[in-house]
Amino acid sequence: MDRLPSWLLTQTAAHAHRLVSAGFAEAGARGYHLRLLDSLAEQGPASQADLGRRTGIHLSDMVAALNELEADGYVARAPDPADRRRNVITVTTEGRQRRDDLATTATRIQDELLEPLTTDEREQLAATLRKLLRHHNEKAAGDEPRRPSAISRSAWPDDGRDGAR
Amino acid sequence: MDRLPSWLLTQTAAHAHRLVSAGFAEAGARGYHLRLLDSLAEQGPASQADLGRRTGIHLSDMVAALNELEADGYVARAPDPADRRRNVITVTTEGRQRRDDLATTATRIQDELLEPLTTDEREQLAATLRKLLRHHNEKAAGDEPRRPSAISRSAWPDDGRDGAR
DNA sequence: CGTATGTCAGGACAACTGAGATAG
DNA sequence: CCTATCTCAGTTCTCCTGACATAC
Repeated sequence: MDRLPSWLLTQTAAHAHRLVSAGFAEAGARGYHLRLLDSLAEQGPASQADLGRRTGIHLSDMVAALNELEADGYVARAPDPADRRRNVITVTTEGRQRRDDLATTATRIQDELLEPLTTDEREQLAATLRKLLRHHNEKAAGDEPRRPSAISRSAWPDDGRDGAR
Repeated sequence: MDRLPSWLLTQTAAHAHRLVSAGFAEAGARGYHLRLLDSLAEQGPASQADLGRRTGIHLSDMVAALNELEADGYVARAPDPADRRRNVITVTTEGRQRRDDLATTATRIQDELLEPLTTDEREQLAATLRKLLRHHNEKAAGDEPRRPSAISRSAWPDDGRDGAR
């Protein structure tokens, strides 16, 4: 049983999920929230469909997750004048703060998760997982053709807070 | 986001789970089934409570999972004469066959999962995950005291099919 | 027309909680 | 009395399916 990588992976992920979601629960948040806020802060506003493609969150779950974030004032929904089917989702200032808070919580927990590993092992693990993830994501993307359809980058104001890229 | 090991872990595990459970679904099985059959074949009969401790499956889920396995004739439930609260769960001959079949399915899928990795990377990954898993399992075990209470090993017949130990 | 978008209802799975009945 | 075992009902979270109205 513990010779099966898939088993090792899902079990370890279960521990990781337990740790992280316990931390998030204290803050009244769920995993989706950080995923969404992070994508909005890093890659800018998007329609719900595009957000789903960026984060891997299903359109069906998107609605509920955005309802929660909107209710707390972390994101804003605005109809897209250029395409009236779409909602343009924007992260608010409070949303950026929220994202930073949740990111801090998540980062803090990594130490607990990776406690028995050396720095080298941690980096090796992350690199391997990233490789796996990219492979399977690309394979999944090949199945259903992707279409960018991004919202023009210049359309969202640069508030200077947007570091890494 | 992809700097968080917990994120990489849960996402990769999601892919792994998708692949494996797709294969299992074709056989009409779930992850719990292989876990249980494997534990019974490798470590012998057990009460439901002990099985839960061995496999990490909750007692509540245990009932349903064993109902399914029993209905298909893969395990047998018998009252323990020594302790009438307990059911002794035994794997049947068909159950051993089922376990081998499911294990074959699971093993076959590992290649698809680990496709982009070298042999070295695969071993490294498995070793690291095993280390993490042991750490967190032991930590969890420390929280709620463990009591062995095993069923006497000589009580279950050795049919010679039981390889590794 | 066909396709994309957002919304809603609900299922599958694994992990978990709480309550009850029975037996040690 | 207290604890352990088994059973049942129900929740959460993520992932996923199908349907529908609307807009392109």
